[in-house]
This record gives sequence, C-alpha cells and structure tokens, in this order.
Amino acid sequence: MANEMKKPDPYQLSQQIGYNLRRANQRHVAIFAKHVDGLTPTQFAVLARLWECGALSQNKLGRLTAMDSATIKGVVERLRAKGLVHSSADQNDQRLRLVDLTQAGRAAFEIALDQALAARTETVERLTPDEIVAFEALLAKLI
Amino acid sequence: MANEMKKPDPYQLSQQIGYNLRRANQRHVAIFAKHVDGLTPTQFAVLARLWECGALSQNKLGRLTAMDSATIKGVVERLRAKGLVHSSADQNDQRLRLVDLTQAGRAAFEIALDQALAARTETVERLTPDEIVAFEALLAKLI
DNA sequence: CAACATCTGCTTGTATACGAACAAATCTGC
DNA sequence: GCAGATTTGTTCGTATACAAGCAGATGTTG
Repeated sequence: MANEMKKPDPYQLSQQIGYNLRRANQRHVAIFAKHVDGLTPTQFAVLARLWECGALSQNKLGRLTAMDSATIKGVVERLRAKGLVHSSADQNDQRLRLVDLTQAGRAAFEIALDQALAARTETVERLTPDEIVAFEALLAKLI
Repeated sequence: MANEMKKPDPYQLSQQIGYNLRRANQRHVAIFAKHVDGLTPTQFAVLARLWECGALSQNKLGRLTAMDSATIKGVVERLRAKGLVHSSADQNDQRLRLVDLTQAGRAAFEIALDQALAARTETVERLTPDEIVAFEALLAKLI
C-alpha cells in the first residue's frame, strides 16, 4: 500500500494560538515601553483603575487589574516609590490598605494616557478598522 | 449652555487591547498548566522547536521561540536539569552550544503534545469554529 | 595580517506572574 | 459569644522577560 509509511509530525509551533498570544503580548509590551515614559503596562493599568474607581484596597485593586496579591504588592510598592500612589489603613477594617493616586499620580496618568493610546495605535497598525473591531470582539470573547 | 461641564474621562481599562492581550495570555498559561504535566508553555515551545528543527545553537533556539539570550539560557538550564535536553560544543564554531532533545525529551514532548492540544481546545472553547479561524488569522496579522 | 565589527553566551538588575504557606483581622453559624 | 471559615496582606520560591554590559570566538575589510 502507498500509505504505509507514517508521515512526519506536522506540528508547527508558529501556528499555535498560545504561542502567538504570548508573542502578541510581547510585541505590545515592547511598543508600550517605546511610547510611555517611566511606566510599564501593568503599572499603567493600576493608575488607570484608580483613576476610574478611586481608592481601593490593595487586593481588590489586584483583582481589578488581573494581578494576584503577590504581584500587586510589588507593583504598588514600585508606584509608591515613584510617588504616584499612597496607601493608608482603612478605619473600618484593619486588614485593608487603601491605595489611591497622589496628585503626581494623577498628572502622570494624564500624560501617559495619550502615550498609551499611541502605543495601542501602533500595536494594531497592521489591521484595518474593521479587523480591529473584529479582533477586539473575539479577544473579549476569548477571555 | 448645557454642555459647559467637562464630562468625566470615559477611559475603560477593560476595553484596552493591550490589557486584554495580557489577560488572554494569562488565561492560556493557566489552562496550559492545568493540562500539561511538568512543562511550562515556554519549555514546551523549546521542545517543539527542537522536535521540528533538530539541534540548534542556544541563541538561534531562543530566536525561534521568541526568547532573548538571557531568557533562553534559563529555560534550557531547567530543561537540562530535567534531562529533556542536552547541549554540546559545536566543533566548527567554538562559540556555539548546540542544544538537542534527549530520548527522554522526545518522549516527554510526545506525551505533552496531546495535552497541549487539549489546552488549546479549552482556550478557544468559547469561540465557534469560524471564530477560531478568524481569530488565528487576525492574531497572526497582528504579530 | 591587522583593525574592526559582529555574534554568542553569560551575568546582573529590574519587573511581572503565580503557588503555597502564614498571621492578623473579620465574618458566620450556631 | 465563640469556634470555625474567610479575607487581607506578606513572604518565599520558581519561572518568564528584557536591557545593558561583558569576554571570547569568528568574519570582514583594508
């Protein structure tokens, strides 16, 4: 028979969704770093969430920015070291550390916002407007 | 005038492509860890590339798996500690460390391959077949 | 052949990212 | 009101991820 030989495995790493999600994220992080001064994407996410919601406990802030408690601790600490954020004890619940933007944090976010939007534009520059809409919808459905 | 008041900034972190790329990647990494025993997605990517290409220098292996030289060093070291990979000096070029699968590495990849495909299935479970095709195409265009 | 540039792999430093274990504070059920 | 469960924040260990700088090997060009 002609088909007796086992064909070689056609597994192609470059076509795997997981691998390409990782690469897409790497690319966006690099573009973000190029556009936004002094803030990583995760640090920017924390500022954005505080801008949206106001003061939040550290753990809740982590949940709203997709970071576990060990990760958000480091991010808040680095933002605190830059003076963009301050934290204080909650009077009603002694466990909570309320995190909030400082004046410098608000100013930094306003500057970074335009830069982050420019980064987003470069990230999707190879897609048409229709493709961007479609990609955003599929990405949201995937999460 | 009715519109004299400045409207509050409508910036929504949860709708940003960069933030959602990070979350999609986080989700896939978690699903991958649930399905695949003893290998991270990056470690699996290294095994897959060696399976595809055969022995490669460490730096070239890094380029073909989207890791810089500092990152690939650690990944190879951990795979070497598990006995899945070995490295040897290239006779023609004293700079190169040729990395290749061991027998155990080949066996581990064959087992992990099915698990990785199951992880991929769960990652895209909320998309229809047509949406999966569309998403893969847009993701490839984005990178 | 000698000066120069490039490539390879390594190290350090910084920044996510998460699991696991822990103590203190709070809440819940009885 | 009190024992048990939960929540919060911390620490430790492990694993990417990348910039910058380094030394040794190789390639290139005059």
